[in-house]
Amino acid sequence: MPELPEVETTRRGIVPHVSGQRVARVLVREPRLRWPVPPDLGTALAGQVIEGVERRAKYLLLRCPAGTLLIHLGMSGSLRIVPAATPAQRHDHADIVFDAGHCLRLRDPRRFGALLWTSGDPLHHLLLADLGPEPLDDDFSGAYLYRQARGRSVAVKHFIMDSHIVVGVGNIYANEALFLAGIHPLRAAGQVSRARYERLAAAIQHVLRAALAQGGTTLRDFHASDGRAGYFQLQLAVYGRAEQPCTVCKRPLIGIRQGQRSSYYCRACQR
DNA sequence: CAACGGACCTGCCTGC
DNA sequence: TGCAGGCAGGTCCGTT
Repeated sequence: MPELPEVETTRRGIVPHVSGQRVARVLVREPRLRWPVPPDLGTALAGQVIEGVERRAKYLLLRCPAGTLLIHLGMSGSLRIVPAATPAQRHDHADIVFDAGHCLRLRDPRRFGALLWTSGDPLHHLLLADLGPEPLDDDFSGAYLYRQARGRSVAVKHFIMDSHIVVGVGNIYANEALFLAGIHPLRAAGQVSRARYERLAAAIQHVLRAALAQGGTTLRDFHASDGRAGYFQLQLAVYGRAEQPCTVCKRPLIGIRQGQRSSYYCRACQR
């Protein structure tokens, strides 16, 4: 599921319903997520007022006076706002219930997501401390990528999906950005020129901004936070289009397995 | 250190 | 219709 644009879309969707709200209680139906939901999460959160919702990489940070609720949606997670009395459906693992009578409900069929509590500065949390820059922030650039890639033999696609290098570039947008930049996904990261990294950084920003502008791309299970299906299919040039003609040169696109993930590219346009 | 494979899960689609 | 197999947008962790 969610790549960065979807997570940011979710953040924007829940903010008006969550910010300034006081937590009445927490209802955990299934604590076995990526990491166990802390047993004392309800104790920590009860009575807290959500002061704001931030995003770092694909983590959502719900700031409270006593600490921060960290939410990750994994591959299949989604959040929605519903009246607290709404019957839970399959895979609705947790509710953050507010005094006002509504709740923030987490659904996550594959349970790769996370619901964690941290006191202190959340940006120093183990999961967040070592993350690379946000791709849409000023400290991300082609020069930065070029510097980080010196001496690296890892494939460039793998490189840009490494959250220590840059966050928020998932499989779909990695494929799309490499196509836009004309770079072959299997090329060694250290064998890409500075000029091509400039193009790649711009391409990453372009695809993420375009997806964000459309409210997040959707393949299967992303829903807008108000519960309406958020089927804003982004125009994908290569992802999932093996055998279909390249949008530029019309030759058939190639689909391969790279690592454990699917890669798509045009052998003529990407070198 | 870097590179790689495995792990965590369920749902959906394909093909027999 | 049933069932096995493969695949799915993430990311951490252990082993070489």
